[in-house]
Amino acid sequence: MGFRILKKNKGARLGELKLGGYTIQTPAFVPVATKAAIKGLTAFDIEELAIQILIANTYHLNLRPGADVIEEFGGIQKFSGIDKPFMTDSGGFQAFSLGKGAILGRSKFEYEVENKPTKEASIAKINDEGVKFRSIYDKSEHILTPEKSMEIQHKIGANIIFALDECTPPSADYEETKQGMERTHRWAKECLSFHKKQNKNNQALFGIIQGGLFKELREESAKVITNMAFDGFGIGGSFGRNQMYETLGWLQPFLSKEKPVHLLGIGTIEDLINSIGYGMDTFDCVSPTMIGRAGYIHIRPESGGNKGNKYRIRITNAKFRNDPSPIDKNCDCKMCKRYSKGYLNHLFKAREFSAYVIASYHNLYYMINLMREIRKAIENNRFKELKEKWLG
RNA sequence: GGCUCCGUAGCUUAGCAGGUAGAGCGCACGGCUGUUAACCGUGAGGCCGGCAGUUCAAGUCUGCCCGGAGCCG
Repeated sequence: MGFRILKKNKGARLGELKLGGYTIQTPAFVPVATKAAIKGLTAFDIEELAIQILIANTYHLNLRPGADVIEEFGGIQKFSGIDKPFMTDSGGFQAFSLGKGAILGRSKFEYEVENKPTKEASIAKINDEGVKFRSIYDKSEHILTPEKSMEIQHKIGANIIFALDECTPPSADYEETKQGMERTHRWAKECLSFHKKQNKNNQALFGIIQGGLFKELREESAKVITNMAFDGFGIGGSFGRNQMYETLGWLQPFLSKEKPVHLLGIGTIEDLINSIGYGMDTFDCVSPTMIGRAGYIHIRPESGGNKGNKYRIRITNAKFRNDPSPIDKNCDCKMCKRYSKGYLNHLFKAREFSAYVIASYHNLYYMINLMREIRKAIENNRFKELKEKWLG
């Protein structure tokens, strides 16, 4: 792996990440392919969209089809037919989303959640050894330790793999957050030493900074993790409402090295643009495909997209039923050139599979295209202007 | 013509030892930040076919009428 920062502008950095035979231009958006597939899209779509890199998941792929199966195919690229670099997440986040997150019914941003979660919703428990999971398919028990996570990720064969971490909930107090962070640090060390011994495929290993909502802990975690011999860093954990940028600000002094920084699980259009201003290089997020399947369509600023409407329309709304105009008249993706709002509204109402395909394709095109614009802006010293155009 | 069922939200329907109605779907709107998600949530829709009667009280009992289904002639 090699990483070069080509240019900096207003905190944003333009970079080049070399992974095996692939070169990735950063900042880059990393679409989520949890189960080695972007929901709704094929490898052909992924190539057409010029997606540079994807992220898959250790917990999910280990349950199905199993890491051994993927290894037998010769790694995730050959298995999936997707000839792109991959990352794999360690399974640490599932310890949260299937564990405390499921019990508390909250996201890592502590949004209000209306449905009442029950204790039975939890199928993951963390202790010092690792994470005790139950399968989402048959409830069978699976233990994920730092070594096991490395071993699985080695078999899956992604270009970038992540150390096992603990994501504490935003409601966690200082003590709970500290314990999670310290566990993350111990596990980081274990992952690193195991990885050094076993890494046969030249996979890069990223360590994850935790520390939740507390400045002291975030700084400590950044110091500890960045001093370990990782190839790059992930920023994970809870941020609380409207606290993410402040947190990224705390971390900046520790992230000035020539190593790539990945912001885990972020984000919205607004979050992406702002985070790039804090020096983040790559991001993964389920948002474009997840909201797409629910009928949310991203629209460009020229079409009325703004912070207030989260740069999106809900195509299932009744007002679009008779609307013959393009999905987004200012988007030049093939879906927008072809289909009207009214037709897409109909596809969603009729629950046609193509609705999910069109929405996912368009929303990802939108993200990839935004990243291209951002890279160009940084290159031309116009990142500030871009921010003004998009964020107002 | 006789007999037997049935008629509750837009649709399919639950309720019936009588105490003024629920559900699923649909519809409207909202939510989702390292995907247990083609998901989840909220809301608007019903004078329970009509008219009488019994009763303190009727979607629930009785009679007649209207509409529908089936069987027998």
